[in-house]
Amino acid sequence: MTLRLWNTLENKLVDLEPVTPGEIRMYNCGPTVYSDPHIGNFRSFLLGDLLRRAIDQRGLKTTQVMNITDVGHFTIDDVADASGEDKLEKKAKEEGIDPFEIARRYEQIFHDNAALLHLREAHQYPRATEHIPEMIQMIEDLIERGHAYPVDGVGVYYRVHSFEQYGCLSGNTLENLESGSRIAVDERKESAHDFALWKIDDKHLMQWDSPWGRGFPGWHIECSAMSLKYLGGTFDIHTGGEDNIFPHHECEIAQSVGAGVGEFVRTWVHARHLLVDGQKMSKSKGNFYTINDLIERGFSGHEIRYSLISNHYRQPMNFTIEGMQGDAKAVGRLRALRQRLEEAMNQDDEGTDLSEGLEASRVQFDACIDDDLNISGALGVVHDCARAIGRDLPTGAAARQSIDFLRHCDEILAVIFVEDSAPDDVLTSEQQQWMQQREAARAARDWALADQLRDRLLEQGIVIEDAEAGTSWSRQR
RNA sequence: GGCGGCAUCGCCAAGUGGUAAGGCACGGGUUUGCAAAACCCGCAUCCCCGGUUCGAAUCCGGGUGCCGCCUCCA
Repeated sequence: MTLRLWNTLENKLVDLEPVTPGEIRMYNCGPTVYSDPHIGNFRSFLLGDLLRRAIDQRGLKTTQVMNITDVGHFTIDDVADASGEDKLEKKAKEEGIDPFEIARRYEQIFHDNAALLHLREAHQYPRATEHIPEMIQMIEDLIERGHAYPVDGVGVYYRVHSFEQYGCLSGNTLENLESGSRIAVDERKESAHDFALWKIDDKHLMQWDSPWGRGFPGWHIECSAMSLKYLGGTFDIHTGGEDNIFPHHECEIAQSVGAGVGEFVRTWVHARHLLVDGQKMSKSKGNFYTINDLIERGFSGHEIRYSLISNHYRQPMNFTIEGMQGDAKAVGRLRALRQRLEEAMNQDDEGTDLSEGLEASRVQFDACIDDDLNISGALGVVHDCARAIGRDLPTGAAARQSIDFLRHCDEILAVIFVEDSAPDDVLTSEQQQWMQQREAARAARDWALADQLRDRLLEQGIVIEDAEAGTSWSRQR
């Protein structure tokens, strides 16, 4: 009856036991807002959403925080060999506008996409650029405690050798790192593995004053500073993509614990990467689908959501359009059942009582969710149950009971009862004419003409369906 | 070299000692003017070898193969 999650820190399944009874505080590593978020980003954000929904459903108070990374970031080696360019700035130069403007624009796209995929809104979306003082404060604390040191004209580095637990999350202990090191050492750093907390660079477009000179914060410090501010020193869950385990989250631990916040995060949960057509997808390779790409292909928000959550978050997922089509069909059947039930609900009650079977399914469903968010298993329960319901469609009260069951499942899944705010899609006037002509032909029982018009529409990617309620169309995909 | 993960039907995938969920595709059927949609029926012994056990996809040992991370990356 308790939610169990795979904790990267302990490398095992752990029961979720709130730091503060009855309350869960969760931090989700959010978007870097310098380009369109892609489906891989959203797989990770959806992990946060599934957790949020599961915790909400279990009656715990949730506080969910997702950061907006609106500072671009050099790597320290990029700085060292001068080959790097901040991505946000590169984009700003390319598009000839202010980097803050770009960041706001992509932040809006992120929020729009999140709404499209029916993510519940987090309680806070703190922006890195609006928390520079908090970061500076934490860096000062780290220097004071001997965990960091400034280098004149360069910035501030974290002294990894001062932090014994370094490597506790990723297994990349200093010993392990040094044995396989391939990093060129910057002689201004005490150790090759020291990472930047503050960087000084007068060419950088986004800059702030600091005790060490005008510059910008290192990549990892924002999450330490903002999680402390909004969730407190010790909190329950921190999520992100698997690539964040090292260095990002490892460094966060070093920073937060080093700054004296205490235990920091109890449970670290990481989503595995998503492949597209069997290949690793990355921003630099450009082989990625954004949410908008899939919308343009005719898929709707709930279908994309279904597809992205239907694979376990700790399994690598191979995204393909064929798979997406299959998933769209599967979720479509659930929605069709919902519609049939909503109609049957108002019909006369036949006196059947499905409560026992539905309750058993509900218990199974909940057990799957509790078991490290086993959505695939949970979907199995739903489909199984849906087939049983659809076989002999109940009416009246029994239909309502069935709907209640589906609603319960959909509190987590959010694919059956959600309504997509799809952009208006209209047929051309010619296509509309064909539709009308076909209706007339059908009324006149001129099947040959009707079929001919249907084929013509299909050639243009319009699929026609005749139902009792009337004829509808959709785009082929 | 270091750290970690995975291998179940054509494809996706659940399953953690008791005799293989579910989805897609496919085949057959009900329905339909014909289609579509919906519904019904059918469809696998779990990478290899050895071991533990009354019993293993599930545990142990050894192979083989695949993948991720090791300072851009969800």
